[in-house]
Amino acid sequence: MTTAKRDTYTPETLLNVAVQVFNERGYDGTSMEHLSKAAGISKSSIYHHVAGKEELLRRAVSRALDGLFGILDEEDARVGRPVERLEYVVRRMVEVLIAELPYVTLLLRVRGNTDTERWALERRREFDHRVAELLKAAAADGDVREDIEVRLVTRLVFGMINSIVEWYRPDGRGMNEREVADAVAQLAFGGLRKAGDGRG
Amino acid sequence: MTTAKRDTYTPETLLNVAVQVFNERGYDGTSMEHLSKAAGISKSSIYHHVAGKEELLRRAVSRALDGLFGILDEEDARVGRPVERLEYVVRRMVEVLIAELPYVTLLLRVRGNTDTERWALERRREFDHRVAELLKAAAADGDVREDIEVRLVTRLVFGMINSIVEWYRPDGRGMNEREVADAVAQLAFGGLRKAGDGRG
DNA sequence: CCTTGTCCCGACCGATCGTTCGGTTACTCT
DNA sequence: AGAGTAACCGAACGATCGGTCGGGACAAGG
Repeated sequence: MTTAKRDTYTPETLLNVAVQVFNERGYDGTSMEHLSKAAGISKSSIYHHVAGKEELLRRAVSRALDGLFGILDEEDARVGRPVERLEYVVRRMVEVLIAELPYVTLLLRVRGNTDTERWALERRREFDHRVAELLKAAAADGDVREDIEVRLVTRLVFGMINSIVEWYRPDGRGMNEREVADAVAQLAFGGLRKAGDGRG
Repeated sequence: MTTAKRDTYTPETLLNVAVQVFNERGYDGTSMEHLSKAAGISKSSIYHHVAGKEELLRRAVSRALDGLFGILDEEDARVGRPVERLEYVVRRMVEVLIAELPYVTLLLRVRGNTDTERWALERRREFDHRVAELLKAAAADGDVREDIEVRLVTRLVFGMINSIVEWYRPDGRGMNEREVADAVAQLAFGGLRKAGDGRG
């Protein structure tokens, strides 16, 4: 049977190790030698599981993008007043970002040197655009302040959310996903709302 | 005379080119060959002006750090109510970040693979800490909301400011430094202030 | 037992890495 | 004109890069 498996590496478990090293040293700064040391197997053995270095990157950013785009398919992100859909998306972005922290971290650091990286950047722009449209709709309803450009506000809020990957560490006694999401929503919408009570 | 100069490269003009390439390809993703092509001189000629690749990085992040720490020495950042000093620092951070855009961009992307990078990370943490203390003092005065942890708010606001390097481009008909600084201050403090009018 | 296929390894590939070196050009100063 | 030197170059260095190759260890199925 092919279903019986040993405790050896699979493409997925290997990916976990690779993504961690990528985030520590940067993708370009990580050699296959680094990966083999971290995984505890020889360099050539890695190629038994994956096609190469770039495939590991592609698998990682795909996972991050799937998580983010999945938010837009959820019901609360599709129906209701734009401003409420927007707040839901913001909160879910924080949750997904934390749930898939190493993968999203890697996605947000991609530069565009290879085809895989350029594809990842394009999909990121697409996601940003979808959220920006939501904000624009909320502005058209008069539910968010309009004295700052929609484009600019989107970028700043995205910057706030995405910065989470730079400091959040899931070490036992830390904030959970919900608490961070609440804080982000309160800070963002407390400043965003035209006349609000500071509560989401 | 040594003051008479030709139109050849100096360590500074070479730095301009190098920082631009570093930001496009990433520091690790940039080879000396890339730099020589971008600068229009041979690879070996670069070593006539600078000691090596890492010195270019050190010069770049030093310039960024000097700009940021310089803010804390300005009078408006040293005297007055903490909340007002904080807002001044936030505005000036945006201005410095834009004025020294490529250098700060590079600083914010440093990973920690070399001694120079680790030194840069340490100085960044020091700067963040200084600003966090300012926020803490403003919170002690009751001038900013206290329902969110000071540490968390600091990180989120830093994330918002630092994200500017990811999208701001000084192409002619864009926003100027002041406009961006206003927007950031309004968005941040509109959410930060306990009972404000949304105006800095 | 022997085959089959998974998993892994050391050795090695050509290419590229950051850096060094000896030497040439071209400008400045006397 | 001649000396001095800043700026530059091609060629090459050892090291490391991502990736390949042939084969060995080991478990499962016959």
